[in-house]
Amino acid sequence: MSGVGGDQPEIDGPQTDADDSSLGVRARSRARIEASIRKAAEEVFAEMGFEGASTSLIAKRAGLPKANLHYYFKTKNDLYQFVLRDIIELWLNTAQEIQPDADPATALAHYIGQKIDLARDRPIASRVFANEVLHGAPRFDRFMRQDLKDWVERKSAIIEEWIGRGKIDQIDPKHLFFMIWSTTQTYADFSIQIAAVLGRRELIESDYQLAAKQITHIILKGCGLKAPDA
Amino acid sequence: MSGVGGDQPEIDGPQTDADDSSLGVRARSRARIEASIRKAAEEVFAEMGFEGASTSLIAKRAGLPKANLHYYFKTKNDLYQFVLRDIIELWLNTAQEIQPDADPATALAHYIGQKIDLARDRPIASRVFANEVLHGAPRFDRFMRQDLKDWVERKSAIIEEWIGRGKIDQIDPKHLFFMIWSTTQTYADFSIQIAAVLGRRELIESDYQLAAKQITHIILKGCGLKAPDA
DNA sequence: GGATTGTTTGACCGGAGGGTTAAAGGATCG
DNA sequence: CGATCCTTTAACCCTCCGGTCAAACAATCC
Repeated sequence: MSGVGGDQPEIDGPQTDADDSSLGVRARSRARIEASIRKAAEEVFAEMGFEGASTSLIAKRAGLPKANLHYYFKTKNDLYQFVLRDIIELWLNTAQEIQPDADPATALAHYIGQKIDLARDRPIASRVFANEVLHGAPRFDRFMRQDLKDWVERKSAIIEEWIGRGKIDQIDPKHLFFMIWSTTQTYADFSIQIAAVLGRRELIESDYQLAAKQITHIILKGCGLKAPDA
Repeated sequence: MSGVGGDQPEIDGPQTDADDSSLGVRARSRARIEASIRKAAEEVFAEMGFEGASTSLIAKRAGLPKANLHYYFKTKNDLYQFVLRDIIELWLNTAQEIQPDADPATALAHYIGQKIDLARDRPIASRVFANEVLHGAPRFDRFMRQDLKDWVERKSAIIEEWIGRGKIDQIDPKHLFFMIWSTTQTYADFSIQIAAVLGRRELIESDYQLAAKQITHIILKGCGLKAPDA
């Protein structure tokens, strides 16, 4: 039906994002269309929120009639979930360097850098996520109460271990994550505000660089760490 | 018309919030009704965003028919501006302790504490603000490009002065403000996420206390400051 | 008290939005 | 080629929404 409900196995094969070859004409066109819908939907959801987004506007931006969009995604909610799933991936695939035997300063600096990169490269995805959480995460509960909670607990345990070994000040790891998330994502979610204060129309590369540098500096120093060699 | 357009002088008198006496029956009831509308509107705007909010739901929550709400506020946009104005006040009235001859550690600690208090006491207002900025601040530009920018420049100049006198590390003041804003407001805007990760239904007093303590600790230490005596 | 002005409310309007239908147009496979 | 399945699209339906209206009601002023 919707091609996304997950109840029928997707065509398998190499999982790289641009594997057009070795698929039939239809599968190929479906993949292209779904991608363009996703892009349009992400933009519109980010700009107007779930309620404000209209499927007809998404369809128009994706370059197809509304009825056709509803052929690929039965409901606006289905489409929204599809967009969210992608964004959740981004989230959970960060902080891989935070490992028990890593150097805390290096690992945290890397994580902060990664998060700032995301804010710069995928601000729209970040805004859809922020919007969802801001409005009470009604379509999102399981992710936060399970996947994300587990993620934080795993990573926090590592930081506790660092603390136990005296490699880092005694801080609360969870609140440290809240701090890193907020300081970095603010450059995506509230970039309009930051740009306005900086007197720009939009943020430029050096803004992100300075942000990453200063956030890293303050958080590392604040946790009793020295800047990594890199 | 709307009683809020500002084109007719409000009844003057003491400006405390609860000055019901010494007003006619009408002015008193108008004040009460506007307050209840504001509260309802703030909630609904925070929950659903501007587009998602319906005037009939706001009216219902305020306990009056929709047509009556439209008697007090001609359009949804008018009502929204009314709500936003209140929230902007909150913003600009913070950080009064950041003054040239104040002790940086004390002043920053106080500011952070004040911001966390706001996150705890007025999370709904904070969310309306966040939502507006998140969606490009279409109804908000002047505030950010003028009032807020000026505010930041004034406060940043003070911090520059601190730096010049060697009272604090050489950091970028504006990005320091972005850091303080984001770390504190995240406890209002994304409290659902934080609560979920902490395994709670909602944040409790000790969460805010720990947050304030740790944010203050990390930022002060990160800026080369010692915790204030207080 | 009577005129005037401010307030309340149910009914109404035009428009937009999410979603459906049905019929036509292509691809695929035997 | 013909049957089957997938895809496209205009037209349609129903609900909800922001906003208006007009008539009733209440406070205020002379």
